[in-house]
Amino acid sequence: MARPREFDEAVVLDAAVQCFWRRGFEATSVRDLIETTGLTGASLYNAFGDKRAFYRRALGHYVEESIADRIRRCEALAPRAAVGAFFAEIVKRSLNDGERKGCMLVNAALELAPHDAELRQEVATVLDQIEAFFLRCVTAGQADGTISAALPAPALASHLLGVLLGVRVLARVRPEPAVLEGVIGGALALLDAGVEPAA
Amino acid sequence: MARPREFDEAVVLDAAVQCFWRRGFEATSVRDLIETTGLTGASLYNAFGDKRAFYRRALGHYVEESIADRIRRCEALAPRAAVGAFFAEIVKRSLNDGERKGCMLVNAALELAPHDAELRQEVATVLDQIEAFFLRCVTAGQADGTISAALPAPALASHLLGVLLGVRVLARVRPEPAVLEGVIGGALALLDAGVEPAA
DNA sequence: CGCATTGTAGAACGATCGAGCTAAAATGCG
DNA sequence: CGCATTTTAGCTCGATCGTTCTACAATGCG
Repeated sequence: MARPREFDEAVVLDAAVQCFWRRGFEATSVRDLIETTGLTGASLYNAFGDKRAFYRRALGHYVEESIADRIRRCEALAPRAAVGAFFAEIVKRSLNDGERKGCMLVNAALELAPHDAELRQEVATVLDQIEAFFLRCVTAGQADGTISAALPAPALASHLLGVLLGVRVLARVRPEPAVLEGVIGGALALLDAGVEPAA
Repeated sequence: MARPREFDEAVVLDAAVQCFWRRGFEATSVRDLIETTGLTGASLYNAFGDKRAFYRRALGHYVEESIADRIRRCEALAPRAAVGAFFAEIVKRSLNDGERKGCMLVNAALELAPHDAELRQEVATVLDQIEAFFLRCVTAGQADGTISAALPAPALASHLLGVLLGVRVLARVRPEPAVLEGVIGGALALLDAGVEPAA
């Protein structure tokens, strides 16, 4: 019917994620986005709406590519191993994060979610999904005896979510292996309390 | 020797903290600061330097008034009670935080610390002080038997710091008592593991 | 008092912000 | 081919950004 687009939406979103991830929403200008994505202002506004809508698209793209994908990969493992692998990947990513970008979702949770009800709902939904992943792991692990049942599964899942967020913050200020592993080690010790006392 | 100031520096810093705390650095304009503090642009720049320097002064003021003061108050208690009181106060503050301002230090850690080496150093120093407070509590508690010695004191202290940061993030998105207490409950269970088995 | 010094007042600066406009280019359909 | 529709290109807009300037007010010291 009309002129076709000259850009690949996924590529453009990847570039937008890099911008917003690195500098956040406020500190990223539309001109930054134009330069990094390669498309013009008119194309950007025509295809994605305004800056905020573009950010939401980029955040959704990040969540799907980074977080949801990680959950999918870890969910293939045994319950206790899934949690361990999840956090191991977080530590590895954080230590290799030379730009200290952290997690774009956590960044959004602090910069935008408090002032933007819609975005807060979207962030909360993703946090719910992460917590649900932890809950599935803990419940299954408690059932097969590989995870301690000293605490109720929902409390353990919330604790894991909290530790995850804490690590993501700490890594942007002090990305040192000892500290990050100390934080996570506590949570894992909680999962293993009373389990495998000599293994 | 010259004309005296018409403003109280502490009052002005309180007002600046409110601005920067609520909206962050980038989203706060110098005009916002002028309106809220009541002083003119010339006075602001004359007394504090540029916007970034003003932010650093405000953050320092916040840390002293809010964080350092809390540590001082909790440090008067017995080790295990000090940790409990610290987190109880965090939960209470988070649940009463209708504006979802969170913790200004955590906000700074995510918005500015990654890109600003000086500020990152200042934030890291404060995080160190918080961790040191936890470490003093844990060490003393392990010595008098009120805190579990299942994990080394430094690891427990790091874990507590991580949980604190996680709670501060989570509270800005989902400030629900059950979630926050679930996160913290895990950490406290770790302190109590094996201690007071029937008390 | 009068001079030096500092603070206050408010307009003004250039730069940059997000967003919109106009006109040209590229397609499918008739 | 030519009409309808969409994308692209780049200029432009008014608003706002952080910062500075000039003029004036208030003090201590001589």
